[in-house]
Amino acid sequence: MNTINLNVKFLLNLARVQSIMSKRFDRGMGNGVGFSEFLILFYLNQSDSQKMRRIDLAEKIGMTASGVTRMLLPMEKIGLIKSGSIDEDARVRSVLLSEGGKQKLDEALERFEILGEDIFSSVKIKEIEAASNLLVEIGGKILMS
Amino acid sequence: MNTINLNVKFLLNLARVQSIMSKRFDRGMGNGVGFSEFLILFYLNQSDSQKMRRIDLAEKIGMTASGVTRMLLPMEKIGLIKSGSIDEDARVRSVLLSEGGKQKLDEALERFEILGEDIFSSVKIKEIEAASNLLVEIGGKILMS
DNA sequence: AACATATACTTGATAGCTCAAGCATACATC
DNA sequence: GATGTATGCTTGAGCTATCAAGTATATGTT
Repeated sequence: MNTINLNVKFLLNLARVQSIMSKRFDRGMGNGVGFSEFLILFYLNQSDSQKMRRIDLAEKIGMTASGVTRMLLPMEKIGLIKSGSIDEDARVRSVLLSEGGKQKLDEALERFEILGEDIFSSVKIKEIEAASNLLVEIGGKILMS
Repeated sequence: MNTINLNVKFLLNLARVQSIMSKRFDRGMGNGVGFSEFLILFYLNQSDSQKMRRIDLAEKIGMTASGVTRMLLPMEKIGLIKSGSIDEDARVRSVLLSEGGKQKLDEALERFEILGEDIFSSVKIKEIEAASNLLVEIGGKILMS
């Protein structure tokens, strides 16, 4: 990489690792959920009422509202989520994590954790923590702009 | 994120930041090259003869051979790269960085560096370096499997 | 109250990739 | 040297997400 700017180098590494990671995720998860579906289930579960507006979900997982609409259709069909409405605003169609979705998420999380241990087996916890914090810092910065 | 496994957390942050980054890249680069095109030009330039086999290029940028084939077609049309063959093996169609491509890369790199400075302005160099090294380490580990 | 503007979502068209299959060449083995 | 298998690349079909435009509701302005 000789004279390449450090920042650029970091961003290139980021892209590379992420590309490798998501492929490995899809392979490792087998016939279960895809990465985007996993993200939806995950963030839904994180929210206190397990219920979110489509647009907030989109922002969380880094996708357009349109993308979320298309993802949710089949997910609702197979009973992973349910759609509803909220009282305060008739424009929003809320997304609710259903029982099936919760189960699927638990399965996926379990396999995901094994995958993680596998990948990080020889990396020090402190290092991962530091890198993770850096990512959050960068992510926040970018989001604000 | 309460009780979520640290590794999982890292991988989620990775995905999020990468998604934000590539969008920001495409926005910031304006009507210039897209991210994948940039990667092609960049890695071509990095190779000593500025010439690579399509398949090595594919592996570098984390894409299938098929994807590379489709990307290169328009890039050759507008004079960013040239296709050739190598003496040792008649199956390969080599990719050569052309003058136009080199110019485009220089422009993109310049803008990319500014983007990088903007994003990392308040992050310590040591931290970036550490995170970057961690990414390389993970990337290598994954590639071997 | 009327109107302009913003927000939440959906939908048609399309971009950018993958996967599976195919073709051509290379390499290994018998 | 014929035959089987691996490699490099391309191509058709299909998937996933985007963008631009459209609909419905909300909010702010006069």
